[in-house]
Amino acid sequence: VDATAGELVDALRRAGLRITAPRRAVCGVLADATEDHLTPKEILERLRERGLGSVDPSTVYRTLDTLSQVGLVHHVHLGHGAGVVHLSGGVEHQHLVCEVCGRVEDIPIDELRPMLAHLESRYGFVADGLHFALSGRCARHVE
Amino acid sequence: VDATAGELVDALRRAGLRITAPRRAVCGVLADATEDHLTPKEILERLRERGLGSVDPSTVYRTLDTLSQVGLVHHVHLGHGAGVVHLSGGVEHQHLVCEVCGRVEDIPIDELRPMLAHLESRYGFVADGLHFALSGRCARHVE
DNA sequence: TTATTTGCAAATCGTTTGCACGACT
DNA sequence: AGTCGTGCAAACGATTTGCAAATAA
Repeated sequence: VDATAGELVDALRRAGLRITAPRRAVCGVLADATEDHLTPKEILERLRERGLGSVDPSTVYRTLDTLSQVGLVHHVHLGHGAGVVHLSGGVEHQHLVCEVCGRVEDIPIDELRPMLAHLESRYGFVADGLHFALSGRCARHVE
Repeated sequence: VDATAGELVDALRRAGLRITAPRRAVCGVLADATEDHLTPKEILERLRERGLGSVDPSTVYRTLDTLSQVGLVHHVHLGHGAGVVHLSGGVEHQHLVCEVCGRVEDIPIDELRPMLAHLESRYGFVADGLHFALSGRCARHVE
């Protein structure tokens, strides 16, 4: 969540991967982002803003994929649209997405512990609380 | 969940909508399906099996949309692939989708009540427990 | 050098849309 | 008759892929 571009790049290097300009660039964008959920499209835009418009969308996807495999980012679906990516390392959290306004609220995974424990003991199901968001209506948009 | 095609068609009529061959056909497929989650593609296949191959995909999407607006079906996302539809009317349930084998387990929404209540009191967030599934690993696929 | 990455273009998948024709009511 | 629904074809957004050229190691 507060990793520097350098730390990300180092992690890639440690994983035996090659350090290329596009990878540096994507790491830079992720590290510098103030929000913690970015779509590939948003990443592309920021690359363009930085004069790195030559990086291809497919390269961004591939880079995010790589970062994900190395465990540096998580891939999350907040709703119907594009997936988003966020840096790992903070407290694991679940996402509450308001289906009306689209606002995303992060809640610490601990709040869901009891339910997760229940699902596990009752159904043997271990939820990956991160990958899909919970959809519903936020306080401002309950009917 | 055990509605007959006729009941579905009647509900459409009651809603002031027109009864057409494609609509009858889709209702028939939904009513006759043994499983309770169908993708539009699966519906199309079954239409074809019934000699109704002339029904266009877009018509199926539009019909499902209509059924959804009338409240006869629910639209659910079980994972990355196509959305699925299922007849409303049974006990509301949440879906647990195994990200390894894809198996879907339905659990009564009541099992989640405490958590839903918690989210509501704590965040004012009213989850729509139906629209997105919980992803994770089923008993057979916990690492 | 040589295996890994890239850019590009094209393909894919699921879904939506514009439009003129056809058919419920 | 008049509106609503349909088929068709094309557009769509997000993502993936094949491949030859470029490049980090």
